[in-house]
Amino acid sequence: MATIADVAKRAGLSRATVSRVLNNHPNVTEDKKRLVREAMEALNYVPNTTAQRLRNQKTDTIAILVPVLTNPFFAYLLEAMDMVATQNHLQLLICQTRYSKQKELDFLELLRTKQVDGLILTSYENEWKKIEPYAELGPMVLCNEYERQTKVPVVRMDQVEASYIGTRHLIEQGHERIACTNGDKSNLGKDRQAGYRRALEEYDLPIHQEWVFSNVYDIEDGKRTLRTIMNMKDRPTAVFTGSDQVAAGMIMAAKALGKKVPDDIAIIGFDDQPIARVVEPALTTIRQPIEEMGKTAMDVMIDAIAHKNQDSHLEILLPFDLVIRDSTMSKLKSISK
Amino acid sequence: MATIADVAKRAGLSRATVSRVLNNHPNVTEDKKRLVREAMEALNYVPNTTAQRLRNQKTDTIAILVPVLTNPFFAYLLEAMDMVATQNHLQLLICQTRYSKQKELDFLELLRTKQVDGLILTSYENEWKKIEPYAELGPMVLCNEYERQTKVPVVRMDQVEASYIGTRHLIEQGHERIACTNGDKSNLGKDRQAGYRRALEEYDLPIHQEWVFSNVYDIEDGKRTLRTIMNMKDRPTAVFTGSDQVAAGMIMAAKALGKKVPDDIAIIGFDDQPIARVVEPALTTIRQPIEEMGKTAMDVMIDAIAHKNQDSHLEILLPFDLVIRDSTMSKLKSISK
DNA sequence: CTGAAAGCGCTAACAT
DNA sequence: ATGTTAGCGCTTTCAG
Repeated sequence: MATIADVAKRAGLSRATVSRVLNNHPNVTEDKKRLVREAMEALNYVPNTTAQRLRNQKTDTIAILVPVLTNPFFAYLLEAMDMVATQNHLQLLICQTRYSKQKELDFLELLRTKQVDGLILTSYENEWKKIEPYAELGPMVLCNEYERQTKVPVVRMDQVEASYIGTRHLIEQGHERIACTNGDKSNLGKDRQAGYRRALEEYDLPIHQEWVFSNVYDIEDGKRTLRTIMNMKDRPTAVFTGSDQVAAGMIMAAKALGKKVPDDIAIIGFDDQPIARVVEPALTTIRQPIEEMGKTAMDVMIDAIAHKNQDSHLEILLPFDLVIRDSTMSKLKSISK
Repeated sequence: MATIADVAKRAGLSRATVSRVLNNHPNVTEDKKRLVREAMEALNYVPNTTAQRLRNQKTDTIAILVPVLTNPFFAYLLEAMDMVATQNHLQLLICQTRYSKQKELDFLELLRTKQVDGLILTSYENEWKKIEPYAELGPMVLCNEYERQTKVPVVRMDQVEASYIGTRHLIEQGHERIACTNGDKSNLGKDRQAGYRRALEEYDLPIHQEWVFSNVYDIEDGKRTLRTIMNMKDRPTAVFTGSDQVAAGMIMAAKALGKKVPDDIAIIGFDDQPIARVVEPALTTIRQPIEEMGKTAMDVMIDAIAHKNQDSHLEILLPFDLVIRDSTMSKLKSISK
């Protein structure tokens, strides 16, 4: 491969001058510029990115940590971030932690080894106090998942409020016995439960501890949990799930048991993923502002890289929507409206 | 940040020695090793990856070009590649072309600018003759999408055979009037049509040109196409689609029209994506060996990087499965079996 | 406006 | 076994 020295020699100029035209420095005569351009053309020259990075002490690359790519929520979030990144000539290094604490820590090291200029966390496995120190090594932004007591900027949706609204919707449909499924014990999970509880308390409805299911993540978990619910003697008539996947699994399992949704059991999802429109009945769900969240997080990151001095705790809360479809509204009721 | 020089100074040794322990060279006494380790610890030292890359002339990074992350097919393919890459201490640079010729060419430049050690294409937009020259700049592997006349190694599924088997399955269910939907005009698309035609020809069934639909990609396209089909006076009784998304859209549209699948119209998908099990009736489909394809492609790449001299055209054909579910088998028929 | 030279952080001959 | 030194390819003072 041709290097800058080759170009310089062929153009009969110094490497410095070649570098100047490469970086559009003002002080180069048109004549020399042309000479350099011709030489570059002739040699098929392209600057070596690694060398530029070493010299410039920056990589124009942002690491994004996600648990898995195959979860559509994260795929769409990445897509949004990618739009903004591309526009700003930034590369994304997409890092899958696969829910592993160790892999997460390994990826955080990217900041220390100077492989990336910044890092966005969309979810995390380790305790926050293990993660926070890495923020000293370079700009870090939290997107989606969050932490309250921190100086790291946060872009997220109000999960408590969203879950409150979702649960209230079930109550407004006349349900008084409402179950709840949850993924992990992250702040997101806790918030969703908090919103669920707030709604029940507000309407003086009982919270049955055995109606709160944890570690419920995917379609299979949803199927299993629905069967458990259906086997209870004292059983709920509605479920607030923390995930469209889980809700979809529940609908499938309910059908297999010959139960009607929403008449035998109403189900509400979370995220508004494509699957929500595909299942039958279509899912009522909380639409997360994924695109806006991803774009905003990247904007904040770009800002952080520019004025590296940002210090005070920035928190951006994005609005959500309750999308009402058929899994909570019986056909009869909708018609009677 | 501490550099290797800082460590050397603190340990009272030379940078060379520090570098040696860093790279586990044999010729270092335990004593000095310990000294170096202590110094590294004390200074919180981590080698600068960019500097190593410049010096070693390799990046341990592979670029993977995909159209979009939000298509589950590519998300799962990436997941599989990531497994193998991680095990081999390779990073993946995931590049979304968004179906843009220009972005694709920009990403191919990664090979020239030495930002990656190799590049895997899972799909491509430009004419092959525009892409092939980049293979001179570094190892390149084709995975999924392919090209016949090339020295670039290929890992793929036999699309002609898969489509033939899928279409034959419809014929075996008694269908004689079979439509076909297709995405683009890539080799994949052409192959799928070829398989469809082969099956019809073999059974002496007519191919109606108006039953072959092109540019049909997603759920919405599927819905639209199904409505078109249902409006035909002379209409097919089965559809071979090139995509589970399209097939799912068709099922949804059929239901909305009050039509029964498979009795009014049988539908077969392609890929066996999660959506295939979620729609009702569940989709009969062609299961692509995504995981194996991704892993194998990465293996081939790792091989290509190791023995850089590989020359002859390698083509690996992976087996597929016909997964029979309910969208092609009427309940009556299955029972009568 | 242009060039010489130092150096980003690391590794690998080569020498001792 | 360890150190010295010369780069990898690029950018940027500093001189001229």
